[in-house]
Amino acid sequence: MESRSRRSGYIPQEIEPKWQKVWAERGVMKASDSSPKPKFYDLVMYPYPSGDLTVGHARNYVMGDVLARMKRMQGFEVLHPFGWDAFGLPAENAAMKRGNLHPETWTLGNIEKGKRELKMMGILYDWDREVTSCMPDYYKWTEWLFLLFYERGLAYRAMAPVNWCPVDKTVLANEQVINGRCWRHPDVEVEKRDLEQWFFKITDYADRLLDDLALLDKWPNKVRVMQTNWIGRSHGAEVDFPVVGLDNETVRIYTTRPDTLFGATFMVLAPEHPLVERITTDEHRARVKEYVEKARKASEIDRLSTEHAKTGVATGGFAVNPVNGEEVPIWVADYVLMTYGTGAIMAVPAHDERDFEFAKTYGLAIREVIAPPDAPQGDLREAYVGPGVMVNSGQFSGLDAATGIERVIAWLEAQGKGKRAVKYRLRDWLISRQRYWGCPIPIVYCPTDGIVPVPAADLPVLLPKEYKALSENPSFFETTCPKCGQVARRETDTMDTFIDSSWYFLRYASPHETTRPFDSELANQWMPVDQYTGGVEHAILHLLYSRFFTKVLHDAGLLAVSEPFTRLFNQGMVKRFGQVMSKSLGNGVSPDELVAAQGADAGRIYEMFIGPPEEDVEWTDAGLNGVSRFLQRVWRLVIEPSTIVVEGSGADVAVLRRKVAQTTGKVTEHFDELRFNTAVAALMELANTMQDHLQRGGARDPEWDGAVRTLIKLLNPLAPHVAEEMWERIGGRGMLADESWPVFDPAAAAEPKVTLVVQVGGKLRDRLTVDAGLAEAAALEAAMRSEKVRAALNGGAPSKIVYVQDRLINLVP
RNA sequence: GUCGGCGUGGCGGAAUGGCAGACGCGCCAGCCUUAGGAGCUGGUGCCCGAAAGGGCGUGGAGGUUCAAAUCCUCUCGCCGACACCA
Repeated sequence: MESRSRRSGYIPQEIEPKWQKVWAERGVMKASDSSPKPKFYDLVMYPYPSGDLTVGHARNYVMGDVLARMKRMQGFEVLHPFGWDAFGLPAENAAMKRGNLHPETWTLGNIEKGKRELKMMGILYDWDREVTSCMPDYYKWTEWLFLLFYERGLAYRAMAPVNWCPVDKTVLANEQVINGRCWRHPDVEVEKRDLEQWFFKITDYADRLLDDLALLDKWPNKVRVMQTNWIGRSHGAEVDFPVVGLDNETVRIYTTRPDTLFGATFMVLAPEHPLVERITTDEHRARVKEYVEKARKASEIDRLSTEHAKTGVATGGFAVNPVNGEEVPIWVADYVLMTYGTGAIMAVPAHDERDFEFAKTYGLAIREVIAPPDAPQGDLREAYVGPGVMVNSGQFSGLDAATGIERVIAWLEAQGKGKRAVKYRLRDWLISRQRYWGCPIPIVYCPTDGIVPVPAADLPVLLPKEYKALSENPSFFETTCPKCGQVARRETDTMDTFIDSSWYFLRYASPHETTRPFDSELANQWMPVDQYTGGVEHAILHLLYSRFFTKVLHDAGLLAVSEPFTRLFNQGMVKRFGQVMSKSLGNGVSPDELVAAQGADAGRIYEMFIGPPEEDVEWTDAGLNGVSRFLQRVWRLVIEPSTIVVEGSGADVAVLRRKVAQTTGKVTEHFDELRFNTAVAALMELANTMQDHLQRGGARDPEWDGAVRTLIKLLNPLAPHVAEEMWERIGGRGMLADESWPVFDPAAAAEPKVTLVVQVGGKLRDRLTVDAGLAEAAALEAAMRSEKVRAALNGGAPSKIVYVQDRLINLVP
């Protein structure tokens, strides 16, 4: 990055602060709640205020700003708000590193810094609507929403295995466990403990979250696939296997392949399965106990190791296969998870890879019950999981496996031995965090009344000013029961910060509302978000949770929409020297550096031109110089046309007029499709044409001024400071931001002459300049006049002619 | 392992069935300049050729089509997500 004097009069450092001040004073991006215009809600994911804003992070904010500025000029009432995901761990880390620094001080300081940097990039927001999730006027309503979920039966308390640091004697959030070790004690392994935790019942919404993905046709397919996989709905059956020797005791399993029931040669229980103890026989008890204890203690380190060989142990117990009465041994193995399905499986080694591996390891029976279409049965070298015909399956033998699934389920249901079942990979959302810097959970534990929600009128439960674990702060947790007035204890866990971010986009509709989280009427007016821009790292968590919240609020009658984000876009990251730009890595370019060197406008255009918006891109100073040159050139064209040498004559106003119209169409379309890189390219082409026009002596053409005005307007969303300045200098009235966006005129853009490509047998042989809209017969005649074409045809006549008007004619010999 | 995505000049990339390489960077030549990391003009996919011209060309191999970077099949390479979910 360097700074140097310019020959032209374009000095961004002088004009940029000037216009930023004007926009702020005139409230250019203020959204009106009572506008007759159509609305456009343009949202970028609100960031964590890390104090590390680089021009890399600014890229998606520039995208949002470009769209907001164009939509505004197009006559939309644009809502373009900003806020801060201000609760969270890094604030506590920073506070801890810096001794006496309070997380709030650090957070609010970073917010001020970030705001200044966004403003100096020329990015406009309606700052009157700013939300900050760590402020009581915001988190009061996060607490309120918790109570709403609680009332609706969607918040519950349950035992859950959590991460426990034996040195700190505290629970750790998943994010605080690094490679199975405590983040503060890299030599201490985290233990598993069962503790009471709060959950949100997102699984109640699994079907709707999955099915409604089909409505999100303007979301990247990738994100929809990821959410589909995350929810992981599967269809199958639960089947009861009576335990031999234990009256009325059955092991219930879940399977997606009821058609392979006859191939079940053993069963496997998860180590945590409640029946393990009763099923285990005395002679196996010691070994089972040892295995179960080892499995339960298995640290994250072991869990993370991929491809570890399957282990397990026999219980000595047997169960009866309900379809054929066969007795099969029951094993315990940690490859079966207590948290999915019923925590128990029937093992069909012939047709399941995991069961196959286990059977091979322990020498268990393998029986084929699905015959592959064109392959012989016999010694299986691996599990066969493909389609086929049922064999060795009693009355079901001969059925196609797909049909068999349905028939077996019907039979099980008729016999009362099983039933159809749907399972999900999605688990309920554990929202308790043992952290100070988060939103308090508004619950009181009373010795008499048990779990008592804090009455809405008593909200917010304020986070104490003193930075100290809530569970060690009696002035916080000592309270009285809202019901009976007895001494009681407050919940000392705080909420996962993903809850804060699951509804912030609704708060923007009525950020100063004091009686409820948001004004439903205003929320309904602005929602859904028309364009949501943010990183793909939130493809699952934030976006799934926000969809969940929206559906709950819809069901509660507070919100008309049931999906929050109409169109989603995931921008790529900006790298420098091969790594993602960041202050801590030392490869970041700060907005201050950028503005001092080439100006915010050059930086903005560069970030849009650097590559496709969804791709990761590499920042280079040379590339930045290129767009800086482009702006210098535009400046000279508009402000100092006399500095451009006139070398000739023959400027064609028709060419200029068409180019202006074509560029208007391209830029508008590309902005709408967020294809900023090609929009910039189109503007560069227009500038090139205009420069050519000047050099041919066209400066006094009546078309020239119109071309200049259109160029400035089309450039405005990308480089608003220089655009405003040029607009003012050419005598434009008022602010450019208040001007209307140029309208595409297809007739004006139409070329009267086109290049017709002539192919012979699909190979390019000549190019002809012809009138647009030429009929096939005339085109053929013109093509046949070409010597090159005649030579390629070898004097013969074409046997077939393919004519695409205004594009090509293909003569097939 | 499963699922998804991507492979185009020296580089970033354009073109989504119809002129491959728009636009920019870099590079080469020239002009201008006291000077150039400024500006302007022209050139710049590869190969053969002095040129005219010709041939080849979108990771590789096949296929569909009058026509393929684009659609299909296989394959190689890179990247991402989930990773024992029965």
